[in-house]
Amino acid sequence: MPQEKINHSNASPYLSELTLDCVILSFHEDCLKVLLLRWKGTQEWSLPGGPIRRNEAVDAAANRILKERTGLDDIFLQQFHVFGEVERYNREEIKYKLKHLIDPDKWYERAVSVGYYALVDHAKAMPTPDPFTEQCAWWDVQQIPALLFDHNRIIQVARQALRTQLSWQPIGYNLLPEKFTLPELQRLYEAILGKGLDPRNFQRKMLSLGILERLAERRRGGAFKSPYLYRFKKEEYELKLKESNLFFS
Amino acid sequence: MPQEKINHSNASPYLSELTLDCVILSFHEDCLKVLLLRWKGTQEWSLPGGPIRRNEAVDAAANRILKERTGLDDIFLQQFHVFGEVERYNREEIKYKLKHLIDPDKWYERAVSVGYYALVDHAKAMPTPDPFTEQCAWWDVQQIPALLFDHNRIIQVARQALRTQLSWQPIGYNLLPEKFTLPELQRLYEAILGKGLDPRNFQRKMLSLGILERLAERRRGGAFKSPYLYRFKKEEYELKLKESNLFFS
DNA sequence: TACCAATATGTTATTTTGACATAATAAGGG
DNA sequence: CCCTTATTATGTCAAAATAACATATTGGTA
Repeated sequence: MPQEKINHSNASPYLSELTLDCVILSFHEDCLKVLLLRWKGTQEWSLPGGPIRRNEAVDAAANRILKERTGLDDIFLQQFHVFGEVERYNREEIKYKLKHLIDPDKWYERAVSVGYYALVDHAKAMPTPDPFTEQCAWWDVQQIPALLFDHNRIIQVARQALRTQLSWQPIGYNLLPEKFTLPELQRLYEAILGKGLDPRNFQRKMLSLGILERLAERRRGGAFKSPYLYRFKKEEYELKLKESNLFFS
Repeated sequence: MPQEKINHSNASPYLSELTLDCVILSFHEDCLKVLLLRWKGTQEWSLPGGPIRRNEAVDAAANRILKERTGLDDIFLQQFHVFGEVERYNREEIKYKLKHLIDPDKWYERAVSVGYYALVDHAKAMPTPDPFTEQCAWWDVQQIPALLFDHNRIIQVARQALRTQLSWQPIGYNLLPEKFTLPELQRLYEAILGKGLDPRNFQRKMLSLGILERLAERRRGGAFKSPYLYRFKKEEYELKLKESNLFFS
């Protein structure tokens, strides 16, 4: 979007009625983080997202935005909800807050948004602002400020969807570095679920999934007893993602 | 849509880039049925669906379509996927098949579709065609013909989503009449899952959910041993729908 | 070398699951 | 009226999964 102001007229190469928002999550210092953007000349933050090109699949647009904001490709990205209310947020308030950036005549008349969440490796992501923002940063999900649009709600729904997914699919492949320890994995699960887990039961359950491989290596350098490193067995992991629904024999 | 031909120009009171499709399911004679429409003057069938009004929430549009096609209100309706590919189907083939009904200049340039599935009581639904179709009928999901657009695929995705949901949420409230027998419920589950279940284990599991109430009444009239009637306990059922995610203590 | 803080691990009682077979009964036909 | 028949209702047991629980180990640090 090279224009100076946002333009969603029908001549635009972007769809004018449909946008998407990405809840990009990572895990760092035992906390779940979400990537937010600060709009130019303001203290207002929002989720990454934006318009979809007319010749671009919606999933492809989500991947493009993820790539633009983090530099990452080929990441776990999951459609989780369509936000389709007519008045999703206070339009006047937004116009006021962003009046130096948007042309009211060309602002969305109404936009439906497809929500995606992505799970990325904190160390590999390179937060990068977009043309309308001047800062791109990780925020602890526990400490998110009031965001623009309906983005606080979108994050809430994403986190609930993630918790639900966690209960019947493995998670962690993209959120953790290639090699990680079981306590790290456990803290990730605890951060997502928002509650503590028993390390003995957690280990038993995770190992019984058959998707983890224990390496000979241990993590050194941290104080105290050095933990084993593990790695996901990619094939078995993918398989679990696909099966993952059997409740009745 | 009172026009003679479909018109999706921008002056239209409908969104031009976003539509929805409804996979409306019912259960009859031990089979899962899906509601399909036959287009005027053709033998071509498709899912119910259509455009969204500019001043209408997407969920509201889904409810409206459900109401228009079945007469039913206040039904379980679940967003399950956004179909956002650029070329979702062979546009030329569709234009050819429906040339007497659509104006090629005003046909969608590109439309993203939100998929919903609904579960309705077969006996209560009144299948009703829309302005472009002349027949609305239930089809056995096992015997669906080649449909217009990408609707065969949409049904496949809906059924998978339903199976997944079934594995962690109760289902049946809207699919069955108020009073039903356990074998009926079991056959519903079998139809959705596509496999047989053990009646003893099924009964144990369903009753342990605490959402069923056994009535004093039994079903009479069918030959052979008369089964007990059950009813869902609405409050507990709704509660289960909401909780329904705990895999880790 | 003693201490500390995090890691690794095992047992048991309880609950849930899956596999399996038989008795009861309402309708219909002779 | 009784017998047949198709369907429903139900119980047991072994195996697996779960939840609750405590202690020994060890790498680094002081």
